[in-house]
Amino acid sequence: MGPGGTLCLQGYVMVEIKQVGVRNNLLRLMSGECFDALALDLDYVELPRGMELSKPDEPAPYAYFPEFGLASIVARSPGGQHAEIGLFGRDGMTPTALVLDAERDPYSIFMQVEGAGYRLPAERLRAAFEADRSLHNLLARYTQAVTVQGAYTSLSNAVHHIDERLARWILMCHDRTDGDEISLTHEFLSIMLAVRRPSVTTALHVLEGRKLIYSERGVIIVRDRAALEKFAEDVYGECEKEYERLVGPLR
Amino acid sequence: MGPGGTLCLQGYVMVEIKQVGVRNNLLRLMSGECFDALALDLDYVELPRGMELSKPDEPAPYAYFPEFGLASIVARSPGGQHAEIGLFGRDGMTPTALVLDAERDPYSIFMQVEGAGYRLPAERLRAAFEADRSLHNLLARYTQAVTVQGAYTSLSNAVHHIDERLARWILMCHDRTDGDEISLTHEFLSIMLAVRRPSVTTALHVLEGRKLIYSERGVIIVRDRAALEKFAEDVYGECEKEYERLVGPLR
DNA sequence: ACATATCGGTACGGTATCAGACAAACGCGT
DNA sequence: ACGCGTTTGTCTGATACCGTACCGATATGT
Repeated sequence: MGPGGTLCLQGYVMVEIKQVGVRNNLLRLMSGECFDALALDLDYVELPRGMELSKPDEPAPYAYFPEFGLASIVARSPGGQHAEIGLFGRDGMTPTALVLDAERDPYSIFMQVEGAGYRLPAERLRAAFEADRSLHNLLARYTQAVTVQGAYTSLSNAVHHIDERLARWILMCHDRTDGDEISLTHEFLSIMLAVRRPSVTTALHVLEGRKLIYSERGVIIVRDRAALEKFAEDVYGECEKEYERLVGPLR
Repeated sequence: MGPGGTLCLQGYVMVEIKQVGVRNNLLRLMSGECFDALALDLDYVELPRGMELSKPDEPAPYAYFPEFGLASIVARSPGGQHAEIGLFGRDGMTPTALVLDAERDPYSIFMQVEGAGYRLPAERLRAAFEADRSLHNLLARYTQAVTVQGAYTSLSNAVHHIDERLARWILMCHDRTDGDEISLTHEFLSIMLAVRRPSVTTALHVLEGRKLIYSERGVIIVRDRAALEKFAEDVYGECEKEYERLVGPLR
């Protein structure tokens, strides 16, 4: 029997967790010894839509490493305005504030597409990377990747049109999920992009008219990924390159 | 003679650098031993307007800790669009990529308001924080502060009007400089805010009409800081709070 | 003082997006 | 099959901002 911790699903089943069977990039990329040490405290948990992985200005009790599903990082203004500044799934983890010795951050981080993943007590993770520089460096490089994602979101919010931003967003989701279907309402998308809901509807029509996607009630289906990338030329790609340089293959 | 390194100005004058005489927040906040060790390699250099402290996708040879002046962090899209994602002066340093084990980042970081500051070889800084966790943690918390600044810039770009964003930007400059005057052309501001140059002109007129600032050729003068903060209510303040929590007093 | 470059103010038409309302379509439970 | 809540499509008018152009005002150098 190789090394590995236990997996507790709904408190009943207990099986070994093997690093090779894991989908989360960060868990896969850490050293075997490091993984084995963490695995003792890793729990596999469901991550239903809307679940808050981290609340604004509160220290997160757990760190999460999604295996499936998508989480959004959203900033809010005092007056209640909000915008998504980042997005992650099995490519990432939360909270990066932990990595930066910040305890907490002002964002709301919640599941946007339901999934599941590994969780462990935040203090446990901190102890692990304080004892292992290579783990800390891996998480730090991921933190840089998220920061760069936020920077390009910022640029995009400032200068690009809604349909391009929507295309970028669909591509980012597609990178982090398995099939070509993404289940989301226009309402939800409008919050992510910080635009009106009807603006999402018309932007989706543009993409659909160009045969880049299919759009159905509650679902967006990627139809022609290459063409979608072409459409989003100026708005998609930079931070993905940066992720691949810093962490590893994204898809 | 107390501890401290040497200061080389234009290669002629050599004097001791004392931590208590330093303005840069990060240099002041690190431990005395840590400062003394770094001081051996710190050079005081002029930072003229336009000087690039870090070029996109190139490892920066030096780390800079400004004492005076302001630097901008700007992201560019492949098509040449650009937007400022952050701003620092004596409150910060560059490059934060170093702190995150990333070697380089995709931003252009350059002086916007001329000044001066301390510089030391990037590798020297890396060695220092690898040997001293408290230094690493300080720089990491600053990195978090910069990231949060970028996040709120992103939110702001998405949802706020130009005059509010301009007010925010003036406040951020004011926080980081000494008097009430900020020397900048409309052209330059338009690049920072990612808007047309005439939009800056009219936005300045709005702020001037409300008696929040004076605007003259090449200069903006803060006239009523409190009222300016009031005007920028929803757009200014969050990331400043975060900086003060993570690092220390900003002004 | 004059030429020259830079900077700032203004104007015009065009358009992306907003705010709000309403109606059609869909899907689920009974 | 029916009813109802959710989701999506569409409309109308308003507006913030854009692209571009042009001209006046201010600095700079000789």
